[in-house]
Order: sequence, then structure tokens, then C-alpha cells
Amino acid sequence: MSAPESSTKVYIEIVKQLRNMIQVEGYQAGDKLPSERELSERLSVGRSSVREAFRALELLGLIETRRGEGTFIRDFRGHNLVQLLSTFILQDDRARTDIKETKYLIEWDCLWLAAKKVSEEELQSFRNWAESTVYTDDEFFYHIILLADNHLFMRMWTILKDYYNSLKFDQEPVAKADYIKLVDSLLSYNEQLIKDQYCKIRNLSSI
Amino acid sequence: MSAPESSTKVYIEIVKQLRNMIQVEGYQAGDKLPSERELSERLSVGRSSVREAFRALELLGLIETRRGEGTFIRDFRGHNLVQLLSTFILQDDRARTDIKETKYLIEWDCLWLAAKKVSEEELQSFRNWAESTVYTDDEFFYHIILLADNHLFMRMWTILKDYYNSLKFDQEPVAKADYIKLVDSLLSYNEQLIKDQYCKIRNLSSI
DNA sequence: AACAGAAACTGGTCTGACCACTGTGTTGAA
DNA sequence: TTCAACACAGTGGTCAGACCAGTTTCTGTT
Repeated sequence: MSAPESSTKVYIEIVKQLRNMIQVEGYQAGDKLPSERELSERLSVGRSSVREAFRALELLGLIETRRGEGTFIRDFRGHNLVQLLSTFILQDDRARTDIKETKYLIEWDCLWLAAKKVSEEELQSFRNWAESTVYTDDEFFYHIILLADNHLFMRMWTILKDYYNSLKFDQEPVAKADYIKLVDSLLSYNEQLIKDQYCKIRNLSSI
Repeated sequence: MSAPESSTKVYIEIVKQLRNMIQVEGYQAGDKLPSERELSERLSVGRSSVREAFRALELLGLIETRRGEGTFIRDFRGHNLVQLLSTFILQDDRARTDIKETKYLIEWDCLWLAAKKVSEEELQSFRNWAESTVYTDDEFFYHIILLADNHLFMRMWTILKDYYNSLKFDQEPVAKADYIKLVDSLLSYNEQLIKDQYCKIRNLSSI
């Protein structure tokens, strides 16, 4: 490999080449990447440098390597990062407050989006599900986020939920009737009503 | 190192040990970690396995390694992840819509938080800055996010901003007077006024 | 056609060599 | 006494090679 300018590390260059290759050749989740040895030859770098790049991407949850089989693009899940990042980032006392605040606001954003986007039939269907099913708070809001139809919020919420749960807040169980009331407020398309009902569920004075 | 149960890879075990060590021994940003060779001996693993673990954490932006000096805990910045994750995750046409939607809602959330948290003096001081300074849209909203005083939103917004900018949306410049009006609406503590003014800046019918 | 075994592929871990950079201590000259 | 140069010991960076373990493919026999 050509001498790196501005002393970029070889494994970083390899990560860049991999990204480029994935983009240009249109790799999808489940697709197999070239083997370590093949990339080593193709890029004229040591196999251990290729392994370093693969390891880094694997820890991110972007690829997975299987002994005897190969290296594959993964369907990304953020949950690997939560456990990792939580150790390094949110260690101060402020974290708990920020997590709570952020999770609640994103839930509210998704309620708002759901109220805007979702048809009455879909809401009715969701209400039927809410009435006839036993679910956790997470499961209920997972459905809300689905209705909001924003993949990015789904990822963020999923990460926040995992981390929020790991912090073990004291949290009174929410009565099922209150969840139903929240869905009914969505059906009413009344923003203030939705807001009031969500605040009740989360014990907030306002949002 | 003891034989890994359920075939966990050695570098993953090393990452776990590092996380544990950082937590238990209370490492801070800027602190130096034990050297590759020392960890190799201490954990009874190959130096290349330690390097794999370090590389992975470095790519995440959690540590940095400097030749001849050592390995240090970094003050985390999400911006390394944006460039990386964007390639693998948000590749479908939906991404653009989701990014816009999410960024705008987080900006709104932070406006709302700022309106709740910030004293009139702070707002006045910010208004003075806004009047007397030349700034970009990003710089203006960076200050809003600072006023919201939520580290998590700051990180999320920073990541979203970078990615949003990389997508190169057509975006008309905002008149400085409109930024000032937004600050004034904050000073009025009138949520509807804040909302209206933000919608004007972002060309939204509602939020 | 089916099956068993060999071969070739894959990733996983490690050792060792050597290079390049940095920091520290020592030494000799001014 | 001070300062510059040098040696040394530490650090990370890259690589080759060896060997192991799992999976897939190929080949020969029945």
C-alpha cells in the first residue's frame, strides 16, 4: 500500500476502502465481503492490518465474521453500541437526568408524528391491540414509534430505552387504562389531550 | 487467558476488561491506559489481540493511540461515527426525510427546553450575541442547544447536523432578523410564538 | 446417486521481528 | 553550572509466518 500521507494508519485506510467498496459495489446486509487474505493481497497490506479494520467494524456491529465461513455485512442494530458507549460517555450524574429528559421528548415527538401520519384505521387497529394484549411499557411505546414511521427515531429510541432501563429508575407501573386513554387521545387528534395524557403516564408537569 | 465460554472472541473479552478497568479505576479523559505489551502480559493474551481491541475502541473515537507515547482515553466526540455509520445505515431514500424530520424535532425540543430552563439574563446575553455577531445557521442552533443544557441532545444534534449537511439539502439562507425574532419569542416565554417562529425559519407548516 | 474423506477455503490467536516516535537520563564541552 | 548531543528504554505501527479450528467444496468409492 502506498505510504500514507499525513500518517494515516493503515487500518483506517482499509476501513475507508471497505466503505467505498461497499458503496460502489452495492453490498447489502447478508452479503459476504472478500476474505482477509484476499483483501490483504488486493490492498498490499498485512493480514493483521486487515483484521484490525474488520475488528473495528465488527465491534460497531456493522459486520460479522464467522470462522470457516467469512465476513458478512450486518443489518445494523444500535444495541451493541449502547453497552459500549454507556461506559465511556454518560458517567456523570447528569446522565440520568439527560437520559430521562431525552427519552421522554423523543417519545413525545413520536406521538406527535404518529398523530400526524397515521390513519384512523391504523389507530383503531392499534387500539384493538392495546385492549386485547398484555404488554410492557416498552412494548407499547415501541408500537407508537413504529406508527411514527421514522427509522432514525426508532434507532435513537431503542438505544435510549436500553440505556434508560439499565439505569433502573424507580418507575410505577402504568395502568393499562391510561395507555388506552393515550391511544384515544391520538384518535381525537387533539394535541393538548395527547400531551396531557402522556404527561400523566410519565408523571410530568409539562412537555 | 482462560478458555472463552460460548466462544467469545478474545478481543471482545479484552474490550470488556478494559471497560471494567476504566470504570473500577475511574479513568478520565486524557488518562493513559496501560501499554499494549503490559496488557498482553497482564491478561495473558497475544499483543495482536490487544491491538485488535484497541483498534476497535479507537475507531469508535473512545481512545486514541499515539506512536511512542501510549494509549489515552478520549473526550468522546460523535463526529467520528457519523462518517462511518452513514455509509452503512442510512442508505435508503427514507434517510433524507427522516434526518430532516428528526433534526427539526430535536431543535424544537431544545428550544422548548431552553425556554423552560434559561434565565432572562442568559437569554438577553444570547440576544446580544445574536445581534452583534455574524453566524451560520449551525452556529446559531449550537447556542440554542447549549442553552437547553442536555449533553445527550447536544451529541445527537451534532451527529444529525453533520449528516444533514453531508446530504446537501437546498436551503435558503435565513435572514438574521428571523433568528433575532426567535430569540425574542424565547424571551416572551410564549410556546406558540416560539413554535411559529421556528416553523418560519425551517419552512414548516407545523411542529 | 450417496457417502466418506481429503483438500481448500475461511477466520482466530499468537509469536517474533523490525521500524519509527517520544521521553528520560547521562555525558562531555563550553 | 548550563546546554546540546547521544544513548537507551519505553511506546505504538506494520508485517510475516505458524498453527489451530470451523466450514465448504471436491474427489473417489460403493
